[in-house]
Amino acid sequence: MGKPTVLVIDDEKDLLELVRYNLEKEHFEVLTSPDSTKGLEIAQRQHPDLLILDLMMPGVGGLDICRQLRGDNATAKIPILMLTAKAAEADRVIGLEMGADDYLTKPFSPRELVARVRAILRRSSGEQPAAQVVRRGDLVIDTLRHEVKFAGKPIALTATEFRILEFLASRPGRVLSRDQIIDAALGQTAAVIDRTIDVHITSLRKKLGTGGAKIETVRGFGYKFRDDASEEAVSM
Amino acid sequence: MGKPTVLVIDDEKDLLELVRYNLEKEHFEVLTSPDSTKGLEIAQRQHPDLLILDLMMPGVGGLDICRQLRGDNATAKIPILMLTAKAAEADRVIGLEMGADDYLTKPFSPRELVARVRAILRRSSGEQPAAQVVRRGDLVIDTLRHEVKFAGKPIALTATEFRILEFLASRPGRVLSRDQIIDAALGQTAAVIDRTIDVHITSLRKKLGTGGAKIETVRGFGYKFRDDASEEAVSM
DNA sequence: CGCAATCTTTACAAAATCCTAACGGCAGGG
DNA sequence: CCCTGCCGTTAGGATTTTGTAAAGATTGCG
Repeated sequence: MGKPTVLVIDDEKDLLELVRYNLEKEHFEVLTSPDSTKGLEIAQRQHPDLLILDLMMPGVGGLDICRQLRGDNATAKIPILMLTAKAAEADRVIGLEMGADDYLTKPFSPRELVARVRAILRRSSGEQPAAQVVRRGDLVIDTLRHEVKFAGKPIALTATEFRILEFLASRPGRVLSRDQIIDAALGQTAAVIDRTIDVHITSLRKKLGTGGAKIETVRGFGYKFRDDASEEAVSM
Repeated sequence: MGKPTVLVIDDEKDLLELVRYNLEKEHFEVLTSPDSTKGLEIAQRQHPDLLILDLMMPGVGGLDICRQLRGDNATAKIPILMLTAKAAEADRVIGLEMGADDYLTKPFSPRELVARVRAILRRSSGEQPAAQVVRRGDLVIDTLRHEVKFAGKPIALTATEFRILEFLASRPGRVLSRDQIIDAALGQTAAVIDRTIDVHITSLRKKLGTGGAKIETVRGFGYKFRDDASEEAVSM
């Protein structure tokens, strides 16, 4: 991942240069356009990581661009920092409701500009916190979100069911005794009959439907998650 | 809070008086110095709310003062309005780059001067127009302004409610335990029963009305902010 | 000092989940 | 093929967890 690209659209060339100077100094890749129509095209073609937009421009204004980009799935997620000369509350609100992610009223100090740009990029990029995901074929277990999907369909599991499935699925092919499962999924202090696990396994299989077959019984030992030859573990 | 103090440093005494006259008329407390070295000392000693600086002065120039003040933590945050006779772009850029918050080219109208001074003070005095905004569908959370809107309608939240909502909403889809919420919203030193969070969640849901449904409870784990978008189908 | 707002705790009811027990089926060894 | 022990499943009561109201504690402010 290289430098984040920022596209600035403003009809004031002075301001364009000011912004460019300050952002480049902070190692951002900067594109500029004094023309809103052309700027919009650039945004659609280049997919910058962030767009800095003047609210008030002759012809196509910032709000129009905002709307355009938000309407297109391909560009809907590009964060927008709106610049505005008017401090009037109405304008801010409109800008926000139109989909801007932040705003800055002119005049602003370069320090503030850079700080905002950083903040927005941090939010929009690092926001997906490297999900803890275990994938076994059609089965996806997301620990952080606490979601399980089988064949794309979300499966509602209870806390205990979830923990047991997670424990089994992250050790495919390995036989795990009921006691091991109890320790891992319920905590070592838990005092429960080992047959309790059977009950949870049953309801897991039922909820997983076809996918339930992935949980195999190893008579006399415990259970194991089927290791279909080569399913690669994707976990981070 | 009394009148804001403005320190003006410029070697042209006429200009000094002009500025003083106009600012005092608008109820600012005005200090002046025709000597940049002495001016710097005054700035360091008195901590004015705003500094108006001439870029070009014999001896120690505006940029030098700028640098000095910015280098010292005690004075680094004093906003600076730079005056310059040169309209040349380079100077403006440099002036801003050195940390000035705004600039004005001579000659300027008194009205403009006062307007700029007001603007800068408004910004730096905590009533910042700029904001950190988290948007999740109809819900808009403005961190700096401490405002929440749902479907355009402002929602009055208490401090704790606000922090909890902000914490959840900025990590959509992710399950957060009550302990995590306590750490983030109340501080790691806070010693409260985790059920306290439930109470705040309840009142948050109530205040958010329809939007309250965005806060989901994940039984056995905690809460999460619903992440409508982004679910990738995984199958192959 | 008293008020008002907020935060925390407590208490209780409702809901969801968990556990045990029990019954019946089935695998595998002889 | 029969027997025995293990497993799957179901069901109901026990337990845990959550929602919510209300009271006590704390804080901020005039």
